[in-house]
Amino acid sequence: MTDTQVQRGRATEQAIREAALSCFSERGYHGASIRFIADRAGTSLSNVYNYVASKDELLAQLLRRASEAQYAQVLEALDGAGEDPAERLRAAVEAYARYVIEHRDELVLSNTEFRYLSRPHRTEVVELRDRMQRLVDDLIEDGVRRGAFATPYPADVSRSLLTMVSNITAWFQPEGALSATEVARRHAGFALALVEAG
Amino acid sequence: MTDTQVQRGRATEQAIREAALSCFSERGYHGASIRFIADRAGTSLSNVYNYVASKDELLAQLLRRASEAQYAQVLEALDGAGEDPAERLRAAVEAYARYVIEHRDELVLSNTEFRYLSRPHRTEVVELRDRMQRLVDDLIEDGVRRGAFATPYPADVSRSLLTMVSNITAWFQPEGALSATEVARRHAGFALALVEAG
Amino acid sequence: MTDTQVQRGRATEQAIREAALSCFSERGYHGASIRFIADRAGTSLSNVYNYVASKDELLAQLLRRASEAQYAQVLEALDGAGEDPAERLRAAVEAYARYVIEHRDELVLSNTEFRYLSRPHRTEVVELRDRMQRLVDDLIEDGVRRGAFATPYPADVSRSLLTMVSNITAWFQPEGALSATEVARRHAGFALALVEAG
Amino acid sequence: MTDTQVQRGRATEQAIREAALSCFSERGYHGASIRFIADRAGTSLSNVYNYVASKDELLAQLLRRASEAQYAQVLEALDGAGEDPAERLRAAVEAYARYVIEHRDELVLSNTEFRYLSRPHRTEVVELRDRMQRLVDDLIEDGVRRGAFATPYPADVSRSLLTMVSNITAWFQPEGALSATEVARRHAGFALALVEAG
DNA sequence: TATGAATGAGACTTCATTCAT
DNA sequence: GATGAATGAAGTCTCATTCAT
Repeated sequence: MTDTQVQRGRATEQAIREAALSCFSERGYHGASIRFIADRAGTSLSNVYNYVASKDELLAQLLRRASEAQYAQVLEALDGAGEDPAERLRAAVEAYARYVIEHRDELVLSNTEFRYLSRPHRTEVVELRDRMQRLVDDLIEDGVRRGAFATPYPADVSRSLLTMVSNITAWFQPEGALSATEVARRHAGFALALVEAG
Repeated sequence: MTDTQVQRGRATEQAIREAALSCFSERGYHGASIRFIADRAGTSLSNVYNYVASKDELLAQLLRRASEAQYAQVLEALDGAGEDPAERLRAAVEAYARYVIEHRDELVLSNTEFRYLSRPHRTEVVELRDRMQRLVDDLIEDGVRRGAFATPYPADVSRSLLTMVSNITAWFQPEGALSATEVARRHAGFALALVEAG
Repeated sequence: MTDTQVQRGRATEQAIREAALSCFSERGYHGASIRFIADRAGTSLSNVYNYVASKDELLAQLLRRASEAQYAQVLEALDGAGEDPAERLRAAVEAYARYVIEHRDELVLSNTEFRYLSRPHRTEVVELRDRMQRLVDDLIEDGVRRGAFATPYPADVSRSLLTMVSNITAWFQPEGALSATEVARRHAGFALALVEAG
Repeated sequence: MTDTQVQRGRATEQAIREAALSCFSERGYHGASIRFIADRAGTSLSNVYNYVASKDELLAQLLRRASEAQYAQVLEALDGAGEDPAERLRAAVEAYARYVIEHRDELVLSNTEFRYLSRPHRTEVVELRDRMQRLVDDLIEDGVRRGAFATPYPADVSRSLLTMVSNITAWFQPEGALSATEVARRHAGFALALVEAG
């Protein structure tokens, strides 16, 4: 009995999180009411508060998870990427681009709703983002140090690169002419062009 | 009726528009109440409605104007830019980057609040944006045709380029280490790298 | 010059009154804003207040005038109606019915918006109405006294009669099958039936 | 969820409906604010919206219910009224008159606030009213066919009759000289006079 | 775990009215 | 006589959140 209840609870929690993600993505943080989220999650308005402390906290959780997952994805890709700076950058960009495409709602959140976080949560999420930015910074600086990349502005390139890839969400159409793989590949190419790879 | 009156009205209208721009930019469309805007404009809540039909209409006007001004700026830059494709692209990107930096609030709106437009206004603004995108598309295709640019993906580069520059708003600090001019210059460089100039 | 102005003023006043009448009739007292009335009158919102002290006062004026005109119409009809009670009643009912039909908006106001008058104006208009009611009361009582009408309930008949005729507005269609004259005639017949004339 | 809760909800709903009925009747649809209704119902403004979709919908519900109840009342009276046309008409009129007197607020609404219904609700309520009008039409036409009533204008009489009885609300005083029963009886008499019964 | 009832704050918008010109 | 600018009050409705069960 307790077991069943626990299971059910887990399912509800999951449903709420997914509903929140898609609702926030579709209508924005302020535009999506808790009632709307509850409806989409298939539960009652008040039950949401058994799983979530507040709307603000809900957004924070989603953003935290998203940031961590993005980071993990890129890290994993780098794991099997060898030593060559160009190969490593390519691997990182492709992995990130694929993640962006496959987790559209998450990235819409990261890109646009992040600003509605209350102060304490905001600094926390900023740190997570910075970690990702530093990862790419390091990749590029490393390539420059080794003479593989010629760009005189590694930091600017790094920032522009992440921006560019994050914003694939803004135009990518799953049913469009370009496949996710192809889009990822092309952006890796753009990355190498930007760093002025050998 | 009188001149003074009309003048006062114009001033109020201007104040409201400016207040709305900054409020929407700071707190988002849904996060900025009309009362808040009125306060910042130094007028009463109800007086706002003597100048604006609705909140939605207000956002639409701001976005329309912004899109048009951006386009005009780039067009003007191209006017004195000569024939060389690389020069033309550089001129366009620098002009746009400068505009982005100098009209931060406008671009935050264009980048993030655009989605809250009601259907009819949205299509209208989309058209204006497309015009800008096509302008850059043409610039790049022209360079490719003339053999000045080598990129195999002119359309993708064009899109990524605009995204990248628009998003300067997301990180640029007026008091930071980089001047607007320098940022614009570097982005022009990125553009040329992306199109694989020379 | 002054003359022209005065004339113009008169025209504006008339336009406002007519607009108010039709607006109140269409949308009700609370449903018709002064701005709406001004628009229909072809003048500015604030100019209305050069002719009207307040919305309440405006309604009061319209109702006062309407009550007086109705009374006058019936009185005039009785003037040339001879001595016979049945003839007199017929004349009164026909005259009133015709007035009702020809001044639809006025009667909608009298029937339904009268209740929104503020206290002092209300009692005033009530007195005017009572005068009309008493006129019909007298007509019927006179007929009873002279043995022309047999109804045992002259007061109730009188009240029901006026109600019935006033409410022609609720269903009469100018383009309908029945002409105003015919409707008036039939209602006169109903009146004679109700008083159980000879 | 619990029984007590549900019961409480039902009570609140009932209180809101009753409050709305009396408020609309007293001050008119536009004159009665939802806050006023909530106060009278002894609940909060916002809680009203847990039971009512909108003010318009609230009015529609009240009018729908009222129309149905009126019809049912008359139908029931006819049920035990025998075959004689005059008896049937008398029964119908008395039943309706009593209903009108006993449900003053409902009839004020039906008579005067009906016009503020939004289009879709209006047609619905119009249909319900028409049903009642046809019932009386049939009663009178039947009497005419059987030679019990002599009126040459059955349709007009029918309409005038309903108008007359509905408008008892406009003057009847519960504490006045006439009892409800007496008023009903007299109106039945007027009905027979109008149809020129035997 | 889950829900229906409830609420105070606040959103957008409209209104009657006044005032300076 | 006429008008545009301005405002405070109020209206309908939504929201995040709490509580009792």
